[in-house]
Amino acid sequence: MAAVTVRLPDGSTKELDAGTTALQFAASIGPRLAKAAVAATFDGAEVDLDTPLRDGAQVSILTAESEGGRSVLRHSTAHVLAQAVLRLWPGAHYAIGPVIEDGFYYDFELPGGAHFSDEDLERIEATMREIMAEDQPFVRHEHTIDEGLAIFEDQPFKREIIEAVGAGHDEVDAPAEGGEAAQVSTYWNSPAFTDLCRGPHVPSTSRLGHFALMRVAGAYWRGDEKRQQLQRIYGTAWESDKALAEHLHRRAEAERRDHRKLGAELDLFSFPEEIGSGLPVFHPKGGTIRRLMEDYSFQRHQAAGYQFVTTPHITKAELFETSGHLDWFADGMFPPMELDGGQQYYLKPMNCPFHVLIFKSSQRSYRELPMRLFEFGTVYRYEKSGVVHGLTRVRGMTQDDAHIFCTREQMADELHTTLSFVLSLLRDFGLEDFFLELSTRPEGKAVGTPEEWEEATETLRTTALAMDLDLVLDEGGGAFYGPKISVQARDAIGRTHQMSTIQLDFQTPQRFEAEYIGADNDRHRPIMIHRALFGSVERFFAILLEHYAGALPTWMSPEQVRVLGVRDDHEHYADKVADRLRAVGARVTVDPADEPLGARIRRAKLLKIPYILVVGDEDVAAGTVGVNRRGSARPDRGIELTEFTEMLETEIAERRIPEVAQ
RNA sequence: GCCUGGGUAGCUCAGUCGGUAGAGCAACGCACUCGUAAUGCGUAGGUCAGGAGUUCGAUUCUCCUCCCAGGCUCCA
Repeated sequence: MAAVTVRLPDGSTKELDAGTTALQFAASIGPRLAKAAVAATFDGAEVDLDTPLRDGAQVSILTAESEGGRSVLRHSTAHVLAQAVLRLWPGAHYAIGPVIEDGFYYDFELPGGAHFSDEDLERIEATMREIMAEDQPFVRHEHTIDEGLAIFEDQPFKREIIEAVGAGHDEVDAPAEGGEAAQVSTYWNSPAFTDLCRGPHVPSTSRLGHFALMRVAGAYWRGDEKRQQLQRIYGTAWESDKALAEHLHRRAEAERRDHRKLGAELDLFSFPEEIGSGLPVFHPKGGTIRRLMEDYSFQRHQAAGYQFVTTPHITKAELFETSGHLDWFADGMFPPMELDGGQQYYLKPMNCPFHVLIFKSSQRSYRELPMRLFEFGTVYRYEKSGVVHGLTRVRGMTQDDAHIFCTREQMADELHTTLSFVLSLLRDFGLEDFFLELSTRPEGKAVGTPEEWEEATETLRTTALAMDLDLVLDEGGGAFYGPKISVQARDAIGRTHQMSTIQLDFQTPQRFEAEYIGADNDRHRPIMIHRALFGSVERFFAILLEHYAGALPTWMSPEQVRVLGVRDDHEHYADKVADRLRAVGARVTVDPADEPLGARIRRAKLLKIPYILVVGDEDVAAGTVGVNRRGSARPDRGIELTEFTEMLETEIAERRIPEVAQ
C-alpha cells in the first residue's frame, strides 16, 4: 500500500498509509488526542477530520480547548442554530452565521416578516439540543456555482453569496476554497438541512452542547444600512460546561463594573431625562473626581510646555466651512441657529479651528515653535439616537484637546515627545498595558495629496515603532485630514479601549493659511498635530471607573477617609481626627453614631471609601485610630494618628495606584 | 437613523384578565449608644415616562412622542 509522509508540529515526521484521515492520524498518536480533536490543519489550512492526509503536509490537530478548535465548535453550533430555526419556522431564510469573539451569530429572515422574541430563544435552544442528541454527521460536498444556485433555490441570501463567489468576489463568509472561485462547498447534516459553508466542522452534532443563546438583535444584510434588516441571534459556545460557566461569570463581572451602574450606586453622575439623551450631569462626588483628573492633567501639561487657551462653544458657520468639517460631518453636528439676520451659528464639534485662529492672531516666528495650545474644550456632536451609551458615547463632552504647531523639521521629535508624554500620563492613572494602532488614509473621504499622506503616515510609523510597543495597522481608519496613532489600553479585565489619539494634519494649516516666518525670513506653513489623551474626560472617567470597579486610587477618591465614633461621646475625638487629616489636604467626613457601627461600616464599604477609621475609648485615651482599609480582610487597631496621617499624605502625594482587583 | 425588548416610589422589583397600586432597601421622625459589612418601631413618598384615542371608566387596550437596554449602521 502506498504511504504518505506528514510533518508534525514538533518537527518530526510520520509515515502512514495513503488514505489515512486526519482523525485516524490523531488516533495513531493517542486516543486522547483523537477524542479531543474537532478539526485539523494541513499546511495551516483548516480541514475536516475525515480529510485524507496529503503527502508532505505539515499536519496539526485542532482540539476543542484551542482558540482554533473553539472557532470550529462555534461555527458548527451556528449551523445547528440555523437548522433549529428552519425546523421551527419552515420557509425561513438564513443568511450568514460566522464565529465572533467568544461565540457566534446567525442572521435570519422569518416568513411573513415575523420576529424572534425572548421566549423563542428558549424554544430554539431546546430544538438545538434535540438536533445535537440526534448525532447528525456534518458531511462536506463540493459543487459548481450552478449546482449551488440550484441547491439554494429558495434561499435568496445564500444565492447572493454564491453569485458573489461566481463573480470572483470572495466576500465575508463566501465559501470559495483556495482561489477556486468556480466552486462552493456545502455541509449536509440531515436530509432536511444543508448549509453553504467553507468549513471545517466537527464530525457530528453530538460533539456540541456547551452553548447558550444570548440575545436577539437586528442587523443589516451585508452590514449595509440601505439594505434590509435581518433578525440576528447571538450565542456563545465552549468546549465544556465549565468553560461556558466561566464565560458567563466573566460577563456578569463586566456587568458589575458597568460605569452606568457604578455611577448611580456611588452617586457620581446621572442623565436627567429633562436635559436630553447623551447629556450627563456630574454630581458633587463625580465632579470632584473630574476636577482631580483635570487638575493633574493641567499640571502635567504645564510641565510639558503647553500653553492654556479657552474658546467659545458656538461659532459662525464659516469657520467649519473653512476647516472642512461641514463638508464631511454636517450630519454629526447639531443643526445651525440663525442669528443676526440670517447668519448661521453652529455648536462646535471640534476645537481645532479655534486654536488655529489663536495661532493666526499675530505674525508667528519660527522661534515660537513648537507652539502647544491646550484646552479642556467642550464640544457637541449630534450622535444618532441609537448610539448614545453611558458616558462613553455622548452628545456633549469635554476633550483634553491640544494642537501643536511646529515646523516640518520638528515634526518627528515632537511626535515622539508627545507619544511619550501620553503614555506617561496614562500610566499615572493606573493603565499599564498598551499597544498602538496606526490608522491610514480613509478611502473616498480624504483631503490632501497622496505624497503628503505618505510622508505623514511614515513619520507616525517611525514614531510608533520607537515606543517598543506592539503596533497594529488600521487600514483606512484615519481622519479625513490626516493619519493617526491611537493608544489602546487593556483594562483590569482584559478589554481594550481606544484611549489617546495623535493625528498629523497638513490640511488645516493650509485651509486656514496659517504661516510663520522662518529663519530664512520666508513664510512657511506649520504642521499641526492634534492630540487628546483622555479622548474625552467623560469617556476616560468611565474607563477608569470600570478598570477600578469603582474603587479609585486614594488620590482620586472623592471621599478618602470616613471617621466613625463607636459611641456619641467619641464624636469630639472623631472631629479632631478629621481636622488633623484635612490639615494635610485629605477629603474626610465624620459619620455620627446614630446607627450601629456595623451598619455605618457597611455603608462606607459600599461607597468604596479607601479608609474607614473607627475610634473608641482606647483611641481617645491613646491618640490612635482603628484603620479599616479598603480591600483588606481585617482592620488594624491602635494605629498612631500621626503615623496614619503621614502614611495617607504620602499615598496621596505619590498618587499611588492600588493593586487592581480582578 | 434602523431592529428587538423595556419605562410602576430615590433604587431593585411585584401587581393590575380595564374599576386609579404594593414589598424590600433608601429618606424622614422617635427610641437604641453599639469596636469593624444591615438595631427596632413609626411616618411620608406614585399624573404607573408624556400626550392622544377607544371606553361609563385606561397604569392596563391602540397610536404617537420622549427616555433606557442590547445589537446594526455611524464615530472628525
